Amino acid sequence: MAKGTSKSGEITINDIAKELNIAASTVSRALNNSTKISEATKQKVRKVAEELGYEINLVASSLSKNKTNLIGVVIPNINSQFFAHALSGIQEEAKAAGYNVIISQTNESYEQEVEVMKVMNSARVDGLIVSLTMETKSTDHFNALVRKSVPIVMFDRVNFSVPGPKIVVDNYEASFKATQHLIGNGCKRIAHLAGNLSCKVFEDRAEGFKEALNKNILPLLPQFLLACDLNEKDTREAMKLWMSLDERPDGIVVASASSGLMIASIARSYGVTIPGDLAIISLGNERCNELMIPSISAVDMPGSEMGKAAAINLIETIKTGHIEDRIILKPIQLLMRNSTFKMA
Amino acid sequence: MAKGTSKSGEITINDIAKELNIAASTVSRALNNSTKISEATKQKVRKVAEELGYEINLVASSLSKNKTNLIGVVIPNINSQFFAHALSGIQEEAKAAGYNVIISQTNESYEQEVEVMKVMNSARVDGLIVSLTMETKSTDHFNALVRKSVPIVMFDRVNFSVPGPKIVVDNYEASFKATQHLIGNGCKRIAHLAGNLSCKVFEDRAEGFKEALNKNILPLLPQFLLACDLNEKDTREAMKLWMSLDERPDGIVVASASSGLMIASIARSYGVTIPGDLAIISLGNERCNELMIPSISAVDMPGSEMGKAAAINLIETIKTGHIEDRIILKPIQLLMRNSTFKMA
DNA sequence: TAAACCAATGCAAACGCTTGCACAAAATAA
DNA sequence: TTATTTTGTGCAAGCGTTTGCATTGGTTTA
Repeated sequence: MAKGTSKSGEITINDIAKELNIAASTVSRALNNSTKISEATKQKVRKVAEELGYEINLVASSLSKNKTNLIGVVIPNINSQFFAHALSGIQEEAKAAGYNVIISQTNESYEQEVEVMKVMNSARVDGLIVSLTMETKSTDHFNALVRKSVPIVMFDRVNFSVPGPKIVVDNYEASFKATQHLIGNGCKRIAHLAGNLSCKVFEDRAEGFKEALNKNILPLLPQFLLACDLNEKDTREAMKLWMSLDERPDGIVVASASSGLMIASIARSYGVTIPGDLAIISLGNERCNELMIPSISAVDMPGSEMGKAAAINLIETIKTGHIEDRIILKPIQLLMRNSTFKMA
Repeated sequence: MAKGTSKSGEITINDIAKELNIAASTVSRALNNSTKISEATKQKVRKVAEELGYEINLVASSLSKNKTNLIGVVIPNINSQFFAHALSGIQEEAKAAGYNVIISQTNESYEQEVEVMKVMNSARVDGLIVSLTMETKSTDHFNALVRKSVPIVMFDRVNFSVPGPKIVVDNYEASFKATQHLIGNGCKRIAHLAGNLSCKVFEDRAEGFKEALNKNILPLLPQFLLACDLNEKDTREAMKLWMSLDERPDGIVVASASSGLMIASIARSYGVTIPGDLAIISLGNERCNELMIPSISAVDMPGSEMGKAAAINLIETIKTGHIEDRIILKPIQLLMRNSTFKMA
C-alpha cells in the first residue's frame, strides 16, 4: 500500500497525498483541521493517515513554523525534592498545553548555567523556565535569549534584571514567621544556618531572621548567623561550632529542608534532645520532616505549585508574545510540628 | 554589520557566508570542522560566527541529518526519589555526550504511556529510556518505535518483549536477602507488603520473600502477603488489617521505600515499638531511612547508577545502530539499620 | 608539457512541513 | 444570463542545514 515512503523510512504527508491523489498541502491542512478543507477530504485524509501509521514530524514542522513547542527547564538539580516537585508540575502543565519539556541541570555551577543557555538557544526553545544557581550574579548569559524575545520565567531563585514573570515565595516572611514561632515557644538563643547570602533567597531568609530577633529585642550573636553551602560538610561544621559554645543555641532556623534534617540527626549525636534542649525549624519541607521523631517543623515552599505557575505563565507569555514583569507570590505555610514545642 | 539576517531574526550560516563572500556550504563544513576546508577559512568563519553571535539551529540540522540528538525519557513519575535520581543520572550522561533530554511522566497510567509514545515518536527522538507503569502489560505501543529501529533502553520496570538493553537489579535477591535478614534477627511471623504483582519487579520481590520463608521452614500465612498500589491509603489499610490480628507480624518486608516509611510511622500510632515489637525493612532506600529514629533498614536500589547505565547503553546503541538484548544487573546493597535489630 | 591528481570551494537538491497566492468550480447576487 | 463571491485545492517557495557532485586552480607525475 504505502509505496512512496521517504528516504528515512518514515511515512510523510506526501505518502498520504499520493495515496489519495491530492496535494501534500491539502493533507497538511486537513490534518491541522483547517477550515478551508472540506469535511469529506478531512475524513479521507485522517483515515489514510491512520492506516499508514502516520505521525507528524515535529522537527520539520518546527522548522517551517519557526516554533518548536519546546519548553526548556534549567534548574540547579533534579534530586532535591523541591526542584523535583517543581519539574513535575512544569511537565504536567506543559503536557496539557501540548508542549514538550527539555531539561538540564546546572549543578549549582554558574559556568554550567552559561553552557546550558547556549544549548537551549540552539534547540530554539519557545520559552524557558529557570531557577538560578546559588553562584549566579551576572545574567549576561540570558542576553541572547532576551534579545530574541524568548520568554523566560524564573522561579524561586530569580533575578529581576531578566525580564519576564517571576514565581516566588516571600522568603523574608517565611523566615520571620519561623523565627517568631521559635520565640513564641520560649527560645532565647536562636541561631540561623543560612545559605549563600549573595543569593537573594538566602539573603531574604537571613533578613527575616534578623528582623524577628530585632522585633523581640533578642540579641543577634555573630556566631549565631552562619552562612554556608548547606551541604552535609558545612552543616556538620556549623553544628560543631555551635555545640562547642558555652551557651549553645536553644533554637535553630535552618535555611533548607535537607540541612534541617541533618541538623536534627547531628544534634542527637551530641546528646541534645529535641525540642527540649534545642528547637529546630527548617525553611523548606520534605516528606521526611513529618515522619521523623520528633517530626520537624518547617515552612513549606510549594514546589509543585510554583512549577505549575511557572509553566502556565510561560505558556501564556509565549501565546500573547507579551513579556510582562509580573511577580507571582505563592503562599507559604508554617507547619508546626514536634521539633518546636518546648512545652509539650 | 549583520545585514542579511533571516526572516526569523536569527543569524544563519547564510549571514556568515555573505559576510565572507563564500558559500553557505563552506561555512557549514567549516563550523563542523570538516577536513576538506582549509585552516585559514575555518579561522575566518569561526571569527565571524563569534562576532555575529551565531548559534546553530538544531531544528534545521536535525531535519537535514535525520537525527535529533534527543533522548526521550519516560518514567512513572519524577517525584519519587528513585526516579529523580535516575533522571538526574540520565541527564548528566546525556549532556556529556551532547544529547538533550526530553522528559515525560506517565503517572503510572498505561493510557498516558501510550500517548507519550506518540509524542516521542513525533519528536523523532534518537532513542528512548523507559521505565514502565505498574499497569503496563502489553507493549504494543512500542511497536512503532521498534519497527523504525529506534533504540529503547528499559530500566527497573522492564519488559523483555521490547528489544534492547535492560538495566535491572535482582529484585528476587533483594527481597530474599531482606527477608533473610529479618529471619536472622529472630523474626518468626514475617509479612510482606507487595506492589502490583502483575509487574515483574513486584512479582520477583514477592517470590524472593516467599522463597526465604520457605528455605527457613517458616509458614507463609495468606494474610501476610498483601499486594496493593503502595500508596498511603493502601498501606494504611494493610497495617490496619495486620494490627487487628491476634498474631501480629513481628517483621515486615515492604516493597517500596515510601511505603516503608509510612509503615514505620503508622506502627507507632498503634503503640508498636520498632524494632522490639516489629522489625521493618524496605526494598528501596531514601535519605529519610537513615535519618529516622530508629533508622530504617533497606535494600538500596541504585537509581543514579541505573540511570547512568541506561543513558550510556542507549547512546552506545544509537551510535552502533546495533540493538542488543543485553541485561545489565546493577548490584544492590543491604543497609542494616536499627529498625531490624531486635537484640539491640 | 601534457596528463593526472588533489585540495578547497561552490552549486543545488534534499530533509518534511507550512502557507501565501493562484486558480477552478460551484454558489450566489445582480 | 452574466458578474461576483465563496469554497476547496494545488503550486511552489521557504524554514536553515547538510551533503553528493561538480568545478577550479594548483601541484605532482610521466
